[in-house]
Amino acid sequence: MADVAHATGVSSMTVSRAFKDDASVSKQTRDRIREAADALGYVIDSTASGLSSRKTGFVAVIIPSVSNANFADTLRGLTEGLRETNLQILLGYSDYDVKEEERLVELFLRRRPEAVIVTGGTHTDRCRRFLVNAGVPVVEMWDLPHEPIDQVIGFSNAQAGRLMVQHFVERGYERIGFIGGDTSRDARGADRRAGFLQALCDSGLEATRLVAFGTPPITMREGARAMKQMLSQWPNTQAVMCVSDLSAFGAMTECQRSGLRVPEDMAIGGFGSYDLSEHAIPAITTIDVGARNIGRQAAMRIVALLSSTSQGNWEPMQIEPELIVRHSS
Amino acid sequence: MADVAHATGVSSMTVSRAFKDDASVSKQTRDRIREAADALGYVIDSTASGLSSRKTGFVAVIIPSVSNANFADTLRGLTEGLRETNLQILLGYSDYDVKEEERLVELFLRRRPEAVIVTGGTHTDRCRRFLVNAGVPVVEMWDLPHEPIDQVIGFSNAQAGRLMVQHFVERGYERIGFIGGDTSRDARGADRRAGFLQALCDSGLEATRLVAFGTPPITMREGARAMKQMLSQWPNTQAVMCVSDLSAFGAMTECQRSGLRVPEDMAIGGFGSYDLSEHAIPAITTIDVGARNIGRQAAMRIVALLSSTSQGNWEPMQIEPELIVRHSS
DNA sequence: TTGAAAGCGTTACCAA
DNA sequence: TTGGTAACGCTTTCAA
Repeated sequence: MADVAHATGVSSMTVSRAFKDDASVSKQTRDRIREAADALGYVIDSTASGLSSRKTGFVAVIIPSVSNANFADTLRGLTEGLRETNLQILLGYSDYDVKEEERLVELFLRRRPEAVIVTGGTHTDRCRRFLVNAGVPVVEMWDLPHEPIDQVIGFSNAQAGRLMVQHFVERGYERIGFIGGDTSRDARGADRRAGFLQALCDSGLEATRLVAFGTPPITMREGARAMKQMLSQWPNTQAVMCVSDLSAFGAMTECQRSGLRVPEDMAIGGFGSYDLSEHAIPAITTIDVGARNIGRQAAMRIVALLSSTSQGNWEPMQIEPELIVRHSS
Repeated sequence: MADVAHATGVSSMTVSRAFKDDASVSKQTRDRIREAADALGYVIDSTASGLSSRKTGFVAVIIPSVSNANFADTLRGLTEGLRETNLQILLGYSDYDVKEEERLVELFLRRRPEAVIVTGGTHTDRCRRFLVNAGVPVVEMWDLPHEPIDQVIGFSNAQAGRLMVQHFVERGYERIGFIGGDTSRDARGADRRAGFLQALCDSGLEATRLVAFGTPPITMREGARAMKQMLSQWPNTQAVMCVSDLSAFGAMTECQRSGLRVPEDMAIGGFGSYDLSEHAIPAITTIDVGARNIGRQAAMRIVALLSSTSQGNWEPMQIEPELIVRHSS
């Protein structure tokens, strides 16, 4: 920076200002400075400016997985929402593991982010302590935690399970099953299952047809194998909700390989509103939670919190899951 | 840090060392320091340490999209490869836009990353200048650029196109088409198409059945619409290569809706070895480039370059695309 | 609109 | 194994 200042015949202070959009520098000097910088190949050092100004421009974001279209959409919404600000995303994925989440939170906090966004409301104790003491806004998304740390942009996963049961019941199905992964790791999947079970009970239906197969997030293959198990254990099942559209697609292909017609012999519902479920034949009934919108809302709230002087108490934003009925059910 | 030093009765220098793994501090003092830090809620500030040590621990990574399973896999490979190092990924996605890539590179360079990884060999002039002058290792992956900036971990997209043609020809197909997006933005897709065309010419076959539909990356829907167009324009087409598995799946569903049997009436090939193409019915013939491995290799090379004293000239690493034959062709 | 001086929180370097 | 001192490259603050 001193070099650029020298080359332009101004002080380094002026150079610094020339790189801040709002600062008061005459347009003429600013242009001269920028030119000189380009010629010298000078790029401003955010490490130093961050240290000095105590604003790193980072927003730490932790999602369970990037290989999941839903979280990828949320990330897209976040990126869009932060686009016009000078905030940059520091992304990590936890592989659906709270211990890994803790590791990432600790790592990211060292970078002094101006906000932290995590997925879900389930954390290790140590992680929660980190987040509480972070001293910056924290957003928990994709869930409605009982004891929120700070901000919440989410929906009820149990409600998603209930919605699908309600739909099946309206269609007249009575022997209804659920396919998901081993329940320990994926708290949101477990919530969907819990809502599913409760809704069955509320409807006075038998709630025993549960297949848990594979480590969350379960794949198409695991969905297929789970359906195989469902069919052998409870052959007269009429409808199955799957914890995600991917497993629903796998389950459907298994039915088709077994010569079952969907939905005549077996109705199928998924979750997540993937492109796939729209284009599969038959198209798969699913639940849309507006993943991209969740990201956008989280970004908007962060921006609002960081700019407003009044750090007023914001209410949790509750998003309504929406059932999308398609031919598979 | 001064607080922690005070609380422990040592100098801040010792506290600093207690947080570096290799440093020489007696185990006893280190434990005391860590304890005190935990109690005080102290988290080390990488911004300051980065400034002082000139090591930020960042690796800037730019991929076209996170919503693409292939790049998500590469990212996974990168993460795995950097896991045991103290390097952190600074991720950006360019939306298949070189101008956006330029913006990201400039932004990221301010963070003083220790290495930069970009996707493909096509950049704006200004972006290329940034990368050349970055003063850190640069990896171009997913392609074999004619004039590499520095390191290369990639494969020939043209070769991927040729492989599929070769396979179709062996199967006895003669009227072969290609479905992709508008060619301007996706250089790698365009390369695959170029290889496809060249292979057709080499085999003495007509190379006119080309449908370009939608902005890359094209979706299932666009694949379906492109197939519709293909069928109306060249109804006697026997086989179609699609620029990706997603579009291949869309194209296949279009055939099925039109009452065509796959592969008897229309053979289909994709690219990318998505889970989907394995589980679709029929399963889709595709090309695997080992996306995750590309990431892992890129990570390994970065680590090697950053640790070795001999910054010797490394050869481009050329990966061989592999044809995976399935029932759709 | 510009400049000078004093940090920001850490580590490199040298000394004990 | 530990401590003191001087940066690291910027921005804040105050003054002109």
